[in-house]
Amino acid sequence: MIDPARKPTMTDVAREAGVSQKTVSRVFNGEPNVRPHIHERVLHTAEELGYRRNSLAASLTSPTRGRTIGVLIEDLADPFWAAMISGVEEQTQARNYSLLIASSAEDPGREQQNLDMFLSRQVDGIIVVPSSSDHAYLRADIARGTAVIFVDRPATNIDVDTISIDHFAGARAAAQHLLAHGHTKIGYVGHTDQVFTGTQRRRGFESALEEANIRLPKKYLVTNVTDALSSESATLDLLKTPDPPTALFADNNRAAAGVVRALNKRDASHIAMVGFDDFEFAEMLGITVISHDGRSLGRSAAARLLDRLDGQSHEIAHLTLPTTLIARGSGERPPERTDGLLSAGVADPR
Amino acid sequence: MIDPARKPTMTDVAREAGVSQKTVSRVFNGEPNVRPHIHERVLHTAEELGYRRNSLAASLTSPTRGRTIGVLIEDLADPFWAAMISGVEEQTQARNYSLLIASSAEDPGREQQNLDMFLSRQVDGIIVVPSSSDHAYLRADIARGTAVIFVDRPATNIDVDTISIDHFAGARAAAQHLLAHGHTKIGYVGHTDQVFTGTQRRRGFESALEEANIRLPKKYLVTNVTDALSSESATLDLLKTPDPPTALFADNNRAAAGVVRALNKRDASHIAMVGFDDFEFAEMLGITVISHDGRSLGRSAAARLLDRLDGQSHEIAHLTLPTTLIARGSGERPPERTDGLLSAGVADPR
DNA sequence: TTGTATGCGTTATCAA
DNA sequence: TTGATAACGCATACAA
Repeated sequence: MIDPARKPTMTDVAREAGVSQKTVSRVFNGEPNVRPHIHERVLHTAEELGYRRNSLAASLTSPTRGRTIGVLIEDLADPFWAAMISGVEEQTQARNYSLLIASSAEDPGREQQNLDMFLSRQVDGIIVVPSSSDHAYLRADIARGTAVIFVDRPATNIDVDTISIDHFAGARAAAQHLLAHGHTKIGYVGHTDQVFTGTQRRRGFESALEEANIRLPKKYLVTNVTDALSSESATLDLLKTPDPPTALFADNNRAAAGVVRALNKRDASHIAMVGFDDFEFAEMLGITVISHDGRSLGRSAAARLLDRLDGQSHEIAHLTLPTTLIARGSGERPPERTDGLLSAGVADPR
Repeated sequence: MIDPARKPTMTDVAREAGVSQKTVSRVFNGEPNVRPHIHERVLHTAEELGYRRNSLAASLTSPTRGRTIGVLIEDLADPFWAAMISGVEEQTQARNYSLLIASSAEDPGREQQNLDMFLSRQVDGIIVVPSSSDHAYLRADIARGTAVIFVDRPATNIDVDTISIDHFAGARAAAQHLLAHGHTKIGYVGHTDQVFTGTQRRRGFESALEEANIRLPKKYLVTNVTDALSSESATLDLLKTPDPPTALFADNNRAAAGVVRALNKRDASHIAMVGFDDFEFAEMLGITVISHDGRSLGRSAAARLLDRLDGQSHEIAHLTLPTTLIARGSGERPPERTDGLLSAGVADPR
């Protein structure tokens, strides 16, 4: 009899079934050369004993990979990253990989710590949304076969696959959309320059304006917005100034939420706006947005990583996913003259 | 010289450093009895070789646990579950556990398949939002020390820890709130009865009405709503009937989104509503909701699980987390007479 | 303070 | 078709 608190092993099953341990191994690996009645007997005693294969021990013997992917993002609660993980999982589940996840909270220390953890757990590949600024410590691991793909931000000091949505083109499209609707006074509410994606978006925005030969007053560029609250107050401040913009571009969804609230509070629904990032209620609120799909980002990242693990690719790739502008009304309002002849406070009744 | 594509092992480090493998092991485990200069030499050559500890191999030698928790939910992209995972991760990261995640897509087959995967990877504990209806297959593993906690729905055929928000009390509070504001004709829009949480919520709702001696016409109970779209059309249908409700309770956030859209379309903003589940724009839209925090649910679930693993608890517990009603306007509108003397279509101007 | 021998649960090799 | 034996990378027990 076996200790009931101990997990049964192949050896236990072998003993009970009266075969060698290797035969049990063959059965559980679907290897040939086991006679049907032995095969069945093994499965039966395994079932009886409540045997489970220890895949950690299995992956210790080298050629078999552990089939595990590690995913590191900044914030698991963020719906966009949650969607990305969901896309990753769709792929890994389909291709029989397990998923290890961790969050960095944008702390470089925690980032490295978690990646170290992944590596010590022998992951086959890593998907990372980086926050640190030096990834040289991954070089040796990559050389030894660990696949790595960076999402949304470039890697520094190493040359690896990268995938990102097209922040530049998306923001550019937003600005062009507002320009096409006659706006020339367009305010920008968003990220600080510290954030890579924020910079990309701001540059895209600016490139469209430059192309149209429009130079904006400095005050139209509000770039220290970190949450909906600061966005709201910054927007309110901007609207109070003498020559306010007739349109606003919010470079992320927290900023957009603040802008929408500010416009609401001031009954300033004549002011056009476009947001970056779609969100659940944007449709109902009639907010025009630059939409991009976290799920397909995750799907693509995982697909690329797993293809590399399958040896299907060897060159480094830098992939970009397109964005879509979804017009819902808020971005299509024409500029209203603000020269004082018209009452500036009149809200669009619908 | 070592094969550059092979991961260096403790033995490699030992050879290079001119010590025994055991000494290297001591260094990496912080064990005493290593002379400082040896300690340093080992660390140095390890660094030089790019050595990483293989924690899978380490956890093979029994007494040390693998320090891994598996989390299975239905949909990783759902913001509520994402928040829960985030709460779990907060705990596991703090207590030095890794996180394996998978989704079941509410498919019982995938549920068991993923839990089997967790167990074969020797997880110490499992947090599961179940969708299947028989969990007897976990019994042996629980008996052998794997900790398990079920979230939001009870386990069947096994006796394990359970944690859930108080669906019954939350829905009851919503109904009581509407009753307190004078409503007697309250419609219910939500889940099918197949879903445990849906049933709990409906019962809570009904208990409040029964207590107030109110019997609702059957048509007020709309329970086959699975997404925002079906909720919207069901709500529109309900409002078209001769004697429509003056208030609505949406038992989940997809249902709430549909209800809000329907009220918007019909300019029926005089109709009161309360939703279950808070969401990002509920505040801006002035929607009164029963709020509950996914993050703290995850935190509590993980804390309970890890405490059990630490041997701090042995009895089975069934925990319940409270909900909060957040009044934002939509739930505080008084009932409007619908006897035909007043124009039913008049919308509240604000 | 350090090292040797052995075992963890599995797979690989090679012989029977 | 089967089975003995030796790895895998590390930790435990015990000896030196």
